[in-house]
Amino acid sequence: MAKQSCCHKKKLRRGLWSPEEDEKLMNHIAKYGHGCWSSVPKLAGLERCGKSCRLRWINYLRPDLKRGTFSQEEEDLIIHLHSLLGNKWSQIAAQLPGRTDNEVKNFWNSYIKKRLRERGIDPTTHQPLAEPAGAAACRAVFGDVADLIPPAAPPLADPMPPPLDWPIVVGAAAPPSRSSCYLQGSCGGFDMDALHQQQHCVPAAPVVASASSSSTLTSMAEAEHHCNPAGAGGLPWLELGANAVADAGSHVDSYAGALDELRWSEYFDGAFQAAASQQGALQQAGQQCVYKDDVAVHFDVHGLSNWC
DNA sequence: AATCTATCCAACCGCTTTTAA
DNA sequence: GTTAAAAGCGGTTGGATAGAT
Repeated sequence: MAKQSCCHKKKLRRGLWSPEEDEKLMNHIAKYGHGCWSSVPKLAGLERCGKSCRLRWINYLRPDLKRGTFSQEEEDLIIHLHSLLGNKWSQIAAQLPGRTDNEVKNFWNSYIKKRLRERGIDPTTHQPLAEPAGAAACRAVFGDVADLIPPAAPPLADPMPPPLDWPIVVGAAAPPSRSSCYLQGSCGGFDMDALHQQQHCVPAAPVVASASSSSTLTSMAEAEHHCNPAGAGGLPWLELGANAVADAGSHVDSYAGALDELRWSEYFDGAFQAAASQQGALQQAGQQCVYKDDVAVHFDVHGLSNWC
């Protein structure tokens, strides 16, 4: 017999959220923050499991969500990032302010996949579905960027580069030391040198991650931190994810700690705006950057317009 | 008008990772 | 070092809706 979910065990409500439930959750988080998600339903007076509350908040109620249709630029960015990262939806969504991993995943599965297939591109491998017609289709679709696909592409039996389970970092400059085979040329069947050239790889200002998927307070710390150039001076880049703050430095640790003391209402009033304005400025500059291991992959968002 | 089909997307499920005790 | 709980993540499901027949 299949294992039952926590909601089943506790006979909690499931399915779509009512407006009343949304309001309860919103009010609770606005007043107290979410703290421990497992205690949220009880404190907020909801007959839901904590997991369900967390998901509802992240995917629907969060005030910094953009919603609405994806722009062409966002679509191009998703395709590009997917070619680099695979189905790492949370990492892809982190580069798209106001978008959630669920939203990006749904958009990919319902729209982009189909569109790529129509144009002769395998959405999994980002390679032409067949040669030579596929290559022609690819060129027609991608324009000059199609040159990135090596002429002697590996057979479809093993068409993908090595698994991409590397941590994504946003920031300005690649830290030294370790490097990735995949990002250093053609060993993975993908010419990253060409990609770097295509993407006008230049040092970029630090990029503030969206609040999606990662700890909102961590994002707050990052947002606030980036808004303070003096404080950011010693930190040319910051890592996303659970260990981000610790890795970035002790002063960020203390900053995040202090932010824990903030009331949620202050967060609403200030941090989202700060993050949004910072992200907006960087987007205006058109610069984005992801990391595999310690290697930066910079790319010009505007330059992706020919990607698909 | 009724029914069928396709599409979209919110929510769930279950696994993995992280954190705390 | 071990264990349990919490959080995070990606895959999948199912209900709502629109369009076609």
